[in-house]
Amino acid sequence: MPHQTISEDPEPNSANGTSDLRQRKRIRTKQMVQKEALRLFADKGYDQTTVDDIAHAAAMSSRTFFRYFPSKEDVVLWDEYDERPMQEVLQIRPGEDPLAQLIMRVREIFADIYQKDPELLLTRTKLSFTVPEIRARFLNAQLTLIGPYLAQIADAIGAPRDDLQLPVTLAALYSAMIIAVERWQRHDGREDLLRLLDDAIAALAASATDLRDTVLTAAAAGTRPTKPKAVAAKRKS
Amino acid sequence: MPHQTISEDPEPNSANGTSDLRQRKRIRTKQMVQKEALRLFADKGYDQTTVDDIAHAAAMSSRTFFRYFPSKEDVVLWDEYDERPMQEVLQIRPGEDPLAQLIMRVREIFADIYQKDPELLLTRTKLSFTVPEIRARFLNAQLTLIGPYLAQIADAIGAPRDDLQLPVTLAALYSAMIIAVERWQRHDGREDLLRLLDDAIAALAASATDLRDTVLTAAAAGTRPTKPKAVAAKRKS
DNA sequence: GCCTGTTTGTCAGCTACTGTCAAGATGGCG
DNA sequence: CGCCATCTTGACAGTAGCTGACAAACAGGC
Repeated sequence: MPHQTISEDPEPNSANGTSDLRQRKRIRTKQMVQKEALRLFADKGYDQTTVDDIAHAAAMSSRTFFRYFPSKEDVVLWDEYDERPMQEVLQIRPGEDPLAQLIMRVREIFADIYQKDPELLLTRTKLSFTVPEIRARFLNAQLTLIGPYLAQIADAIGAPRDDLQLPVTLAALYSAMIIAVERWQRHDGREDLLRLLDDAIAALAASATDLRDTVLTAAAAGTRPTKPKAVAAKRKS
Repeated sequence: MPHQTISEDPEPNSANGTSDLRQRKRIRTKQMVQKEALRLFADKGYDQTTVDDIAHAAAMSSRTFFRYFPSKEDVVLWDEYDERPMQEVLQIRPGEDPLAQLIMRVREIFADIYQKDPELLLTRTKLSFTVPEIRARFLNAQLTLIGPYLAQIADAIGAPRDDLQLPVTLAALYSAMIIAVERWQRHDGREDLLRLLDDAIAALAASATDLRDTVLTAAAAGTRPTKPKAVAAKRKS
């Protein structure tokens, strides 16, 4: 796993020295910096805003800025949820349909962030789809989330290690949600986010038959016209 | 659409002055630079290799390097296919199942690149999944490809403009293929790439029923517990 | 009111990347 | 063969993102 959602503090820092009070203060500072940054981005555009600008607006040195956010991009991507440990966020209960749980959980998270500050979510999301570098990191972060879920769910339902079905399903689910969020953002948040989410997932479920037909068609159309042998993988040193 | 797959030459440059000979020479230079770069990456690692190193190995100034590749990342991502205009690459014929055509086309492209130089594809792919920045750009490029296809297919089958079904299906297809390629790379190319591709798509088609059940479960579990109103979208200026 | 650990600013430095401009290579054409 | 127009290249200077190191300011607990 290359890296988690967003950042990763250098020190484990959990039951560690950092007091709970200091932690919350840190979060409040982050929120304030983010707010200033987003204001500047809206004013002058992302590229035209330098980190120095942001730091200045937030009344700190740029060096300090980087102590809060590992990169300029992260100012947009960051979220309260990135603060909590991953396990807490995506706890899958055994027994019940894990996929359904996942969907519900994602809905809850979106609903929560949305409800705390709709405009904030919209601004961040627009930037996440608009600015190429951020878009790339955003998609990466989303799709990388599949990894951790995967392990949990695989354990829960006892899927084999090398199964393709589960990762493919999760990836499909995630991309459906990404499509929904993209549309929400493109319509300036005028449509209901949760409704779009549900619709996208429903659309995915509905496209099942199409896909089955298509796979058959493709197979009939002469699957495996070329048969390359696997790479020799001649690494020894 | 933020940007195309990889780069974008400043000038239209199609039936333009640049002679066909110069164009091919340019491509050969790119291939040579890429080769040198990949060699260095394998030696010292991506981060430890500076652009100056690459330029030096390729017997050019770093300024010239950037005339060939817009960024260091692009050295890994670049491909002959990025050289041809998009239309040529993904021509969808009307009538036949467009999804099936798409699948076949992607298979062909992979097969082509693979067959020309298996090791090269494997090296590039490994870096594309391993180095965070490249991974992000890679996923972004892949998922962004959906856009152009989408328009074409929508026209071909006469899908409505605001349809969710088609984009969601395409995204699912693409992510299935990404999963397949990821697995191929993780196994050092020891498995057959095209076979993995087919398997992943088959797995996607097979997950249809799961998804349908899950959607029902999720819906029953109390879809829409919160009902946020759409954002006011109060932009006027 | 001191003592310890955290937070901050300054400074110096690296790397990716860009604009500019003049010098050099190239290819077409007479 | 040689010249001109055009494309390509290198040198130079500069910007922005980001990092390490260190010392000063700033907590909070006793």
